[in-house]
Amino acid sequence: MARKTGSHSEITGPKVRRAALALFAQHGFAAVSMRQIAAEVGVQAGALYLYTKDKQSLLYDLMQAHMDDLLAAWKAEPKGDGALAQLEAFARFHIRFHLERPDAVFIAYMELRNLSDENFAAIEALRRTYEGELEAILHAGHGEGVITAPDIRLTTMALIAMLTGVNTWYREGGRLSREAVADIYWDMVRGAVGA
Amino acid sequence: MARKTGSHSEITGPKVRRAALALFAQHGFAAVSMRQIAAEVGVQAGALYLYTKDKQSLLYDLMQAHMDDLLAAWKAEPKGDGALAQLEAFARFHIRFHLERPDAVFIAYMELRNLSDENFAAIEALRRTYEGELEAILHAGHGEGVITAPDIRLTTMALIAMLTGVNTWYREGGRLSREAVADIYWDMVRGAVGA
DNA sequence: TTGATAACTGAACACTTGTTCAAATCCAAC
DNA sequence: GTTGGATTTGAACAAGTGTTCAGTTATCAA
Repeated sequence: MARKTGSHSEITGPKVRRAALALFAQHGFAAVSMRQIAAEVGVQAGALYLYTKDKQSLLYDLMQAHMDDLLAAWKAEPKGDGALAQLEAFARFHIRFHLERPDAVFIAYMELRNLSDENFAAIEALRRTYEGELEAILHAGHGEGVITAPDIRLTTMALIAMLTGVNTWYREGGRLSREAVADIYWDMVRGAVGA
Repeated sequence: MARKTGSHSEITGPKVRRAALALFAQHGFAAVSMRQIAAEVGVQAGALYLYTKDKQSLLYDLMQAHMDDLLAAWKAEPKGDGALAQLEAFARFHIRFHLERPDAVFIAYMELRNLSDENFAAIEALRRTYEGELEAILHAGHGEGVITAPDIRLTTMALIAMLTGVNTWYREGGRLSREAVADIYWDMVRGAVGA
């Protein structure tokens, strides 16, 4: 036999994805060339095509991996009993998870329009699944009578926008720790749903 | 004398800005070429340079005009007495204004990274001015004792993210009218600030 | 050391990019 | 009609685009 399959590709492959993630987040998908990514990796542009079918797939794979991570992490999150405890778990989880990977979050929200139609539909489905998790909690809270929000779908969208918004202003080493931010936001979430 | 200055440019100029706004919003600044804009206007690419110094200025002018509009419209908005009334006025104004011009809003939030450093600083200053308006209301509400939010700066960011988020899901002719949406969001805003 | 194959280069392809500018066209005023 | 400036064309420029691929190099099993 020849050398073990992918003895180098196991290094270069992740490097390509990391470089693409950082560059797409900084300059935008359309503004980044394959040659820029290759330069960041330390390789010629042609070599990238050993690791991705084309530029579009590179973007899609990053977004899909991010959404898969998100859904898996939420599934593994301890949630507590009762809708209110679960809402708190969701709020804290959302902030923590998103603050930990700002580049991926940025791309997932900003580059949707650069996806092909099929790829867009796939990512959109994952996003809806995630929104559905929050919606289900709010629905349960309504049933338990601990939430008075009049429109669950709107509340879902409002809360996600509010929580994701943390990423636009939070800077590491700033005035507040992530926990302090999560505390304050949880307070606002609770107030917003009338609990 | 020759013909009146700008007898045609007064038509083509706005056409260029309208076409650029729509195309930038749909595909993103970096993904739209000057030739695409020109085609939309019904003119050759070279003619665009009678109406803009370069592509960057075209983007900047659109964003600046949008922010100027926003600040002027809020200044002209009837606000009522007391912090709570003003907060309600702000929430309703923000939703209404943003829903009326989704393309400009989209560009103003998504294309910041495509601005040159100076242009970015200028737009960022306008944005901060607008945020300052809400922050001042919350500060006043704190003084009046009608608001219990523990951190005014965070509350400002949270509310703006939540309100602007309406643009991501609202579709004309959907389940709810703009007024109904504004009613529900005002409820959530009030709850979030603890009023 | 050899031989096989994974990994990569570097050049080429056809096409698009933002921008400039001499020349053509347009049209209100005389 | 003619005039003269406003307006637009159309071609050109140099540089950059995503992608392909024959050929070169690196790496490891035998």
